[in-house]
Amino acid sequence: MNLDQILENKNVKLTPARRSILEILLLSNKPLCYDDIKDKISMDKATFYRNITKFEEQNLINSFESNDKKRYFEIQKALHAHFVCTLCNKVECVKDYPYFSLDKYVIDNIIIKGICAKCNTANNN
Amino acid sequence: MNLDQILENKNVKLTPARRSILEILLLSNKPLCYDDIKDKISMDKATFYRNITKFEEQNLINSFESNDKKRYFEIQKALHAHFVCTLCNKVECVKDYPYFSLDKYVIDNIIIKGICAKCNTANNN
DNA sequence: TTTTATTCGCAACTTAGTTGCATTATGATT
DNA sequence: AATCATAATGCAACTAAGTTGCGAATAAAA
Repeated sequence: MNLDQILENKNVKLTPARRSILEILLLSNKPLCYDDIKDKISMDKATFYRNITKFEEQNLINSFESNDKKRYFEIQKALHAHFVCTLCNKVECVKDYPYFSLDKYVIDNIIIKGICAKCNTANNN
Repeated sequence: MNLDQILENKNVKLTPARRSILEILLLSNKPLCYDDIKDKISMDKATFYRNITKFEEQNLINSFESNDKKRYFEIQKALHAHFVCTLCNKVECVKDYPYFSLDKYVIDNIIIKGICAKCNTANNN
């Protein structure tokens, strides 16, 4: 998946700022927040969030609030679940979540909260 | 389920402030945020959140950040999923989610984001 | 009753995210 | 290519949920 494919039929001009946000999200294997990428871009946070809003309007990305009160963003791919650790706040993708639907509802994202494998085994020493 | 049962073996003194928070959560059929209950209690928000922290330490309640940047609280019952609507921000419990586990992970809460039945049918007029 | 610990309320603070506004870049029109 | 309109950007000020410091009040222990 590349940027041209992603932006096909979307009403978003690909400015340099937008390109850099999308490229970083595209290369990541997990959702990222502003803090995660602010050092990799030279962009005011107002610009960042305004572009994020634009992306969400066009369904290019989706997002969720994590445990650390930050919003995490990800390129909109096939629906999959995310795990958020309540101890270390790490966010990761869960590949093998069973298919699930709710009649009349639209499901955009699934967030599972708990204790990740690393923290869990560390605690059981 | 009543308060005495809930507080059994928990290291929390049941002050009047704590009783009123827990009673409101107990009567609710969905998670509530501070805004939802602040009018029903006469309590400073610092006291509210400090007691909430205490409850969470004792695993009396669990919580999650919703779409509207507010934390929602609920008495800790059997694990079940929650639906959060990205349009109207309504939070509700999902009764019939499939059982799911992740090896070495502890799952405390599941949050499903999307468009609720009401908003979805309203949009399709 | 005095001492000690816990809880509470107020006010000040923190911080992720938002908004107003002036500036710059884009791009269409003549 | 000069002019005008529109969209994007950066800065600074703002917003609001939640947190923290601290003194007052309440409760429990000595």
